[in-house]
Amino acid sequence: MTTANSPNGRRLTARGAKTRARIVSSAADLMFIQGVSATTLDEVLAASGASKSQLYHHFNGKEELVRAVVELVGQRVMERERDALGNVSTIRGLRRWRDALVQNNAVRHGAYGCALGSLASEVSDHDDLAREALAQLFAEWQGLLADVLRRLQDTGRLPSDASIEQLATGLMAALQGGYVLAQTARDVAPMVTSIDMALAHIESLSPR
Amino acid sequence: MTTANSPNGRRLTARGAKTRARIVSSAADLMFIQGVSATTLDEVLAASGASKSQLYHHFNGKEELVRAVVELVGQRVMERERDALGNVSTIRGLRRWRDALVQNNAVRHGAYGCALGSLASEVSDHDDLAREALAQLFAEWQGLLADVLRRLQDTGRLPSDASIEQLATGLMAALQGGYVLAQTARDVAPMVTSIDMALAHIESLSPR
DNA sequence: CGAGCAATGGACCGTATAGTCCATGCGGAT
DNA sequence: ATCCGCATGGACTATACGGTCCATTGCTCG
Repeated sequence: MTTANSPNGRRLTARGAKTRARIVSSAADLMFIQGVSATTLDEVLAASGASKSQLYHHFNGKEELVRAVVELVGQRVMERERDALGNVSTIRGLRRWRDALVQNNAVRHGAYGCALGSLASEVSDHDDLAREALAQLFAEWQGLLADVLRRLQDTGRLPSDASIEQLATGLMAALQGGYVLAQTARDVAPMVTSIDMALAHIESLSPR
Repeated sequence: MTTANSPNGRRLTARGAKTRARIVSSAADLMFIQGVSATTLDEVLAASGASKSQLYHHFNGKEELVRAVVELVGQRVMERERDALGNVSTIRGLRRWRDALVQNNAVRHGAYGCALGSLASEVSDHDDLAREALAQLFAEWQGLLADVLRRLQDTGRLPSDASIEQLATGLMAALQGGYVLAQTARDVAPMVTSIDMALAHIESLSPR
């Protein structure tokens, strides 16, 4: 599973790799703000300072570019979340994690939603490969949450018979649902409420 | 707040109203399946058997058509939800409501997501009017849930100090998040889990 | 029953956009 | 040093798509 997959098994020089990365990064930024279908290849080229032949040298077309964007955004989000969740082992830690996400989203009043979630709902019904990659990313993200919950369990803050995977799914859904409602209302309040409810539920399972 | 708003205050005959309705209904169906931006006006015309001049006779352009679609889908969803939730006053009733939504979504393996939620994430960042209409619809839907919770409260199945509005927000978010995860995984299981968790939380608040 | 406006058909247009092509530059391996 | 293939510039193309226009039909109201 190499990071950079050119259309065919062509070699890739350092220069080419840089250009490719610039294109994908610009595309990711534009697509986050404008949406995938509203972002044109010409805009991507203008933003990245690349030429058409450069784009088509590295990608077969827009669909493949979108897949590269999914991969990049996935890396970005997962890195952020690994940092944010890697050492969390308390409910309070989860609340701080939530605060960071909310604050991040508050600066744009909820607009654009979750970087992964928005991509997912725009792309899932059109491109099965991209959909599968996004499902995999959600699973990994949810895995990080499950790890946190398992740590809670290990320190006796969650009963040993609690279904970690289900709780992680519920927490992930609360997060994604919170993003959708915040995006529509242009107000992060529902996002806070929704994650809070999931965390309160997890907390309520605590023995004693 | 009349149902049919032509571009200007023009008169509208029964024949015209029917054509308009046919166009909006076809557009709603196509946009649910293909997404808003992937649906072309020509497709809408072909599906509804209308001509271009008919479309532009009733709408100023695609944006206004999309707004009419939001309105129609909103009516459809709200009617369905009023029927489904209007008489519910138990947790078991909420579970049946959840089952109906899940079953409905299971026949397409989660594809297309929530009729309102998908519209919301595709349109919210592009069209402020449509976004506001969708926010209003979510609020109404959430209001129906709040009504159910209030009935639970009235029959002593929820403590009187429970925050009905927050619980309704959390339930709504769990539903929307469940739709997103189900759409991405092409599997309704996360939707079941997520709503279940919200309902379990509400149930756990029950006195005794 | 006639005037006038809604309704319709459908050709037509401008442009935005994905995608193609070919000539040229550059860099690393031998 | 040289050669091959990656890398690049950018003009060019085809077409899909939103939107315009005008002639014609037919309904409704006075």
